[in-house]
Amino acid sequence: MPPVTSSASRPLLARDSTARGALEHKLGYHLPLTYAERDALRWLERREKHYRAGSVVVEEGQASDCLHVVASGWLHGSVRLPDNGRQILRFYFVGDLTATFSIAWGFTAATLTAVSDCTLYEVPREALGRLFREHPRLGALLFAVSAAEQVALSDRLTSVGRTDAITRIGTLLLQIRTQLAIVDGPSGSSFELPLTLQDLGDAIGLTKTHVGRTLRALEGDGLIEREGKVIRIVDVAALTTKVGYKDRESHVATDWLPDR
Amino acid sequence: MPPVTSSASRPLLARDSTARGALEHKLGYHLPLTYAERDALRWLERREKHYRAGSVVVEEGQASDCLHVVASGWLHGSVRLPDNGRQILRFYFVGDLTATFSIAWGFTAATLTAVSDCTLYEVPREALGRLFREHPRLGALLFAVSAAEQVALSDRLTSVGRTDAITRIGTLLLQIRTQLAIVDGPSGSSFELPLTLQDLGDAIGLTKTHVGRTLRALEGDGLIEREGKVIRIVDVAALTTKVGYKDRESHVATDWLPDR
DNA sequence: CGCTAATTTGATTTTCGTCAATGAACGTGG
DNA sequence: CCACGTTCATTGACGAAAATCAAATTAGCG
Repeated sequence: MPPVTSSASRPLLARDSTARGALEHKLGYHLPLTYAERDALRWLERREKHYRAGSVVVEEGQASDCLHVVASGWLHGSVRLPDNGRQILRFYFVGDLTATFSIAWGFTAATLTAVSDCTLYEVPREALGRLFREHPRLGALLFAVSAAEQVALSDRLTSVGRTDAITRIGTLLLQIRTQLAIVDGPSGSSFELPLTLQDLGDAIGLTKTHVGRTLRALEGDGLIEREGKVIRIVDVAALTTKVGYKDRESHVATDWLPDR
Repeated sequence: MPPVTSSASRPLLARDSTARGALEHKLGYHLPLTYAERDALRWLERREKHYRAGSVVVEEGQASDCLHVVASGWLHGSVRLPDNGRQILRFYFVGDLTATFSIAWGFTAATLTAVSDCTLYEVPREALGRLFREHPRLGALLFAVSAAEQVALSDRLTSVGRTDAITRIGTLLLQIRTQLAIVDGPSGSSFELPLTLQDLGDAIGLTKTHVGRTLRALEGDGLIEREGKVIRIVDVAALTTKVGYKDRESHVATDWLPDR
């Protein structure tokens, strides 16, 4: 029983390409992998699970003995505040390992929510431990990738802490576009954005009202167009310049990794 | 030869305890280490360097083939913005490894600045690679610690994105206090804070003017006292409650680590 | 077709930023 | 030891960005 209703209306996101070997693909992008390493990575992807758009995978504070590899679709991690506010911390795309918030302690530090319909592989934490032992080079690579993700988080912090609404929104849109393009191929400059104004605001530290206003301001300037949930960045270069968006190098350095 | 000028006026921070084995101590806190593991960690701490308060260790964008272990003192990592603004991303204390911003690429993604006089060990990146290979368990532990740090960064993002000035300042003060207490022992509730209003503002996304106002508001409420660079949190419990500060568990989970 | 959730809109308030001036603390060099 | 310059903290008046509040409209979904 497929989770996503079949046939007819093909969604904009190629989310049904349940890519076995998502981790392998992602890590292989940084480094040529040996057969043994590829096998080890595929070995992690055995417990497949499906989630519908909007559904919660794990809840903040919940005990959790496993993490997830994204096989298709995308998700976000968030935390709740005492005043019932919410901060969306980051988004996860195909090949990402949702280790950060569930590996440090016996419980999850953030809620993981499916943005689109998606497929995940459940990985027991012990399996990750074994990977570090059997394939130290992959362990080190995971460490490097994690460091890169931490830089991405820092970029978000910088955006939220030090820039105005237009810059924050513009930056976020460009980031999401970049990520989706990696998965779905360069889809022109329009993509489906199944996020509410509230979601966007929770990601960049604004109220939904103000996000709406800001989006319309961007529309007014002819920088973006919207139609339903589909968003089009009319002039990517112009928006990039306007908000000072810097795309980080996608490859991580691997020269320091140990021999396999 | 102590790096900090000798004699007389003993600084408030016990920064001259150049603790060889800082990494060993920090990781040993989470997990009983074998002799071999201890040796390997000490092996990393051979190139000792000293920096005066305020000096820059590495500059954002600079090519860098090494990272640092903090042996004594504290530092912060920051990035500059196009408009000449600055975001302080995180602080580093004794035992911390400044890997995040210099391991992912061939250059440093953030500027590392000494807040107090401090002693660092320079670690070549290759040495870290070797550590992952020779001691996979330590590699995995580093991964876990890095994940915990990422959660800390997320907490900061949440603070900046979703709370007001008083909460942000209060939270930051409590965090710094917690960290310093780990190093210097429970110093009552007062500590030296060698940060300018500008620094504080750059850390939590406020202007120095508003930081000043907010600090005085906290003083007015009798929650803190200030005298020069020394700050005292009069009623830790009250402040903790007021800003909803949640101290994260200091131990990371180690049950998933591979055998040594 | 009707219900709910999400978006749009406008009026108003608040928080925080900006600008500018003053003064204290500190270090340096004459 | 004092004059000087620099940096940082303080203060107040003002302005702007974003939050809040409250409808009204639209879109999505069963």
